[in-house]
Amino acid sequence: MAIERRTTRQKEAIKAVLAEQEHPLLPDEILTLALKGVPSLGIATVYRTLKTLQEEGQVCCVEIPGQAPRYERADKGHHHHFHCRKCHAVFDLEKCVEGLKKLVPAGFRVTDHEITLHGLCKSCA
Amino acid sequence: MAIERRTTRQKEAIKAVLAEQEHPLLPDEILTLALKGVPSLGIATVYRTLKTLQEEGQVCCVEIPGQAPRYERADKGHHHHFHCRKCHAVFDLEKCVEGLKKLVPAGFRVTDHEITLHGLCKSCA
DNA sequence: ATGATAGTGATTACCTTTTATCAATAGAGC
DNA sequence: GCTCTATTGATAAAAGGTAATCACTATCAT
Repeated sequence: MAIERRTTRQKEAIKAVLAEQEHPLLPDEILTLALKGVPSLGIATVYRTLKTLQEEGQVCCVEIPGQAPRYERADKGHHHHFHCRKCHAVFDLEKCVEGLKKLVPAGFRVTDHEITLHGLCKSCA
Repeated sequence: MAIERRTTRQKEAIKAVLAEQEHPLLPDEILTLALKGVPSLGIATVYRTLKTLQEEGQVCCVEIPGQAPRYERADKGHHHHFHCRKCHAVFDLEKCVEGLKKLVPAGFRVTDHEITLHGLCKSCA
């Protein structure tokens, strides 16, 4: 049988952090923010919960080249990210671009893509 | 004074490998290929040489999200990459797309960008 | 309220990639 | 050929991120 899932303060706190943040977070950032709700929270629980939430489809992983994986809510729809070269914050972008599939040679099949813009964010520019 | 640079069989072999390959390579792949020219070559020398070549501007680093850094010649001009989800090979793409700078909110400055397409390559499709 | 057990937290272990170490090797000017 | 020393190669070990361990805690059906 499938394992029983319990509602815990830890998991709720982590979900709350991801719900209120509009940009992807590092596990360590999630820990810091969620500690305000659950002061005893440990990093192991953050990793475990992120894994569970990913399997449940509630959270997805955002990989910026050269950076550790970040996590964000899965209900935001297709979008890409901006990475600030100075403060290393990552922001969500609104739209996507056209014509990506035309870039590949014949015979290749594109299933998905990632676009990462780098530069200076509003605060750092 | 600047340190004296010597021409070594190792460095030449690594440069030759990068010269003849049309797609970015992992350090370990470079080692395997360069061993044909210099059988005594060690992985430490590959990392050292890649670092030197990067500083000299001859080689650049290609980062695919979730993958270890790959390296390719720096003289290929602006392009992006296709990553096969099955065999994990990485291919160079010819062109870029328009309208990327329009994706960011006002106040943000874009300096560069990366586009990675994922899917199945010609052999795996 | 109680008991079975899923979940937690501190820590250790792990894994992969990359760098440091250091004695030995081998370019390059004389 | 002979030095001088940049470079090498085998190895150890760091670094960074993530997972395993295990005794303890807390959830939830009864």
